[in-house]
Amino acid sequence: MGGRREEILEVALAIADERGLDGVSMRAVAERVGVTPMALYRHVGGKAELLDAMVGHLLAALLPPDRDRQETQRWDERLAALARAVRTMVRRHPWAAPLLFSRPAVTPDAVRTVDVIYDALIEAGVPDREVPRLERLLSTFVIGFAASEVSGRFTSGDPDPRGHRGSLPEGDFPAHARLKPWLRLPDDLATEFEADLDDVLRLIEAAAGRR
Amino acid sequence: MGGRREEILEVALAIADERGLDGVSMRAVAERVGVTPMALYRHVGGKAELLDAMVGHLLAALLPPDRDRQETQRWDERLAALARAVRTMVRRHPWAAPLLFSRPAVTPDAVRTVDVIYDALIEAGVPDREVPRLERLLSTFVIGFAASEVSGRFTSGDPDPRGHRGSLPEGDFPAHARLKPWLRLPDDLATEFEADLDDVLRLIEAAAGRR
DNA sequence: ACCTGAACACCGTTCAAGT
DNA sequence: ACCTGAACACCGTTCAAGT
Repeated sequence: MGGRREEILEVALAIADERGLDGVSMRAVAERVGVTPMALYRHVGGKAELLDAMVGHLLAALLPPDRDRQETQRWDERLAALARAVRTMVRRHPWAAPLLFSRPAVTPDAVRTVDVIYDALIEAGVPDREVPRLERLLSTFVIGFAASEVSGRFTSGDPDPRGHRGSLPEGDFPAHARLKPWLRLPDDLATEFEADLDDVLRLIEAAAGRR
Repeated sequence: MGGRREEILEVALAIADERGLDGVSMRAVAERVGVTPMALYRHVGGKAELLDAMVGHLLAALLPPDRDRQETQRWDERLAALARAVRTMVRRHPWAAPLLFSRPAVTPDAVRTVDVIYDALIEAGVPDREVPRLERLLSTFVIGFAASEVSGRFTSGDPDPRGHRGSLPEGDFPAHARLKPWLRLPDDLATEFEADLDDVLRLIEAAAGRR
């Protein structure tokens, strides 16, 4: 077992972690495997399929292997644990962030993850009709937060960048002026993530209450 | 006025709309402008700066030009209108979705948009301390929803794709089996977006109530 | 000031050929 | 079955040179 395909996948993951997504070229992977670029096409269809397989590999490691542990936690604890696992995964492998937005969850591992979320939402009392929508709302937020964090979207919303012609005219942004004491982004976003998660889980509770 | 830089920007936007983000190469833009690729570097620093300018152009068109209109709407109406404008923009220019996650809002237009959101959140009664966090929560959701929609992440979460070796074993996904009647994604996601928006605005109201 | 030509160091992928 | 070599049609960017 093992085989060339697994070797190619592991090499691609290693390069992505070291040099980012742009570092993952068919030529770079081939060189590390010790083979000509063309030899890869026997085992992986093409670059798009390779990237899909890389994301699939991360998603497969998202759920704990033991199914029993799930029963011992409340629905909101299970969802929070999964959300934290996604954030940790993206922080560890920032190259995965853009890819998570581009492909639907169709691999068995991805569907299993969605099934776990569905199960928690049902246990929360969300009406069946609303479960898929709230799963998409939750996962959109979690992936979006993690992607924003690692890509730098959250850094420096303060209208005083090092940029261009001095700082921006502060008078034009009254709300920014008023909020000045609160505009500095915390170094670690874990606390903000927890607060957001709490709010979103309350949102789910409220939706369950309307059933 | 006008000038080469504006011309380059307009050509780049046109190519992105026609052929997607991958179609926007310095060489393709230069050819359409009628000039050598190197000539672009006098006016736009490089490709990264060109992409930033393209996103900036879209953001500049996001807010209505008349400032008065804002005062006539309630805070939640203003946030909903802005959220719908972002979704419309991304649906019209899908190439912008990945870029919205990668750069912080530092241009004057982007900061003005954030200021409008801050103002609405303050009017909603959100404590000053919490305003920046809820702005990030709201914008993360809105951009994430739009990005998911145009990139195909929302399509076919049903574990029965046309894929690979038949369909996935349904017995392994009990929640999917139970929710089968509700798993088909609606053709138009506008209704889902409105429901999500409603939930997120209630979340904001709840945060305001805790002040 | 603005543009060109040639070059460097890359891409993904096809195709025919080798063993 | 698995791999190679050469080629095609591309990239972004630097640098020296032209007007």
